Amino acid sequence: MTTRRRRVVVGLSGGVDSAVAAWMLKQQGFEVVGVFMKNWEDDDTDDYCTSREDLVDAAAVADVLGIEIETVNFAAEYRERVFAHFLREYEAGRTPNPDVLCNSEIKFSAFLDHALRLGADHIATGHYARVRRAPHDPGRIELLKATDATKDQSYFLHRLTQRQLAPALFPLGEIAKRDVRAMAKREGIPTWAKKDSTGICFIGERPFRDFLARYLQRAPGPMETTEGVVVGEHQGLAYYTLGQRQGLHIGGTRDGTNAPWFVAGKDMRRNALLVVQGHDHPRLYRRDVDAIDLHWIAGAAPALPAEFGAKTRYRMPDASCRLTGDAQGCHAAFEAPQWAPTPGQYLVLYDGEVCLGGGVIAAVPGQEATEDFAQASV
RNA sequence: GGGUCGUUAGCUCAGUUGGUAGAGCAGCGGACUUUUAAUCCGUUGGUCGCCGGUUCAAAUCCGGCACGGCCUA
Repeated sequence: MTTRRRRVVVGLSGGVDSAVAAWMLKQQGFEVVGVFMKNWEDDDTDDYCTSREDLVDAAAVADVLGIEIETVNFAAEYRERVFAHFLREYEAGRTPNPDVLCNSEIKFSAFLDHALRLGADHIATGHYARVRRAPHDPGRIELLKATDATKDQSYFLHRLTQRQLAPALFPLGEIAKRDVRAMAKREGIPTWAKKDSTGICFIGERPFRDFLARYLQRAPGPMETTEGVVVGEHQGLAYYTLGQRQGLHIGGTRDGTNAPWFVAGKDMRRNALLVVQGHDHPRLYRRDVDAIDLHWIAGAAPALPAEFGAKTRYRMPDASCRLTGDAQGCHAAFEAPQWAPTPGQYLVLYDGEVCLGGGVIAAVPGQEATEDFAQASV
């Protein structure tokens, strides 16, 4: 029997990262197959739809690398498993992070299954993250931060399971972004200078409030200060997130300072948006954060209480906290107050370089009602 | 009715001894960023309430009118 080369199916997005990941795997001797995913088709006629040119780019990359490429469409799965949840969360006044679910439900689920059907031994993406066998438990896979701390995307992968991580390869995990571009240029990969994609995965960047307004009804109401003074009108609580500054349209007020205004809370019952003045207003900080719907990459919760690093939003620096709790939920007591932790966002926990998992930030005390607000003595 | 203060960019205000206006916020654009934000950089706005007078020259001085706030018969 001849041992066939190990086959890896790479998600080719049309960007630089996945292209270089594919190139590296080919260099390492894998049989590489590229798959381009199209998971959003609500507005194919819009200007915002970059899917078409991304596919063209992905095909060009495959051509240069000399690999096969096929296209798959998981738009139905995306809508059911990611977007529906996304809208439900916004309707409830929370701020979801669809890309976390996009990984656990699409890239490492629908896409993974598809790859396995193609006979893949592995799947790979252009994520900046690392996986390894646990040093003292080789049967377990650990997710680690990327070496390039400025690009680390482990936050988005924290909901993956052992089964999902086992076949995963992240070739870029130990490479700096600038080196990725340098390699791409050297190898003649046509997208070497293409701007990094941002915005919601597969949907892209767009005027966010307008986008939401296509799915969520406007529901105007008052913007109030902590004293209950109305200083403006909001378009619907769903359109705002805690810590938001832009789009409030609050200019100078008679008794205010010259500082900008920020969203500090939502009162769903009264349909009122609570706003405070000044980036460092004490009402924007929270030392304690509760999270529910926990997921642990190891498959089980670590021994608690324990000291961990945690992020309350993507790209925030790790902040040390003491974690307590059980299977239902956890409580993070931070050493230093965190700025605008927001319900719906993920609390992702780290033990040094190891991403342990995380949970969804639950309602934050003092951010739901004016009464609580006035009485809170922070 | 009398007195008084005020009326300057979308909002809140600053404008020195008269020489054709500024700051913060908002807005807009960009950078950063595979969520949402934040942050950083840049930037558009004004016939200075209206009419008339003094002056070489008025947002700034004088008079009148309009509107608003306060005080008082």
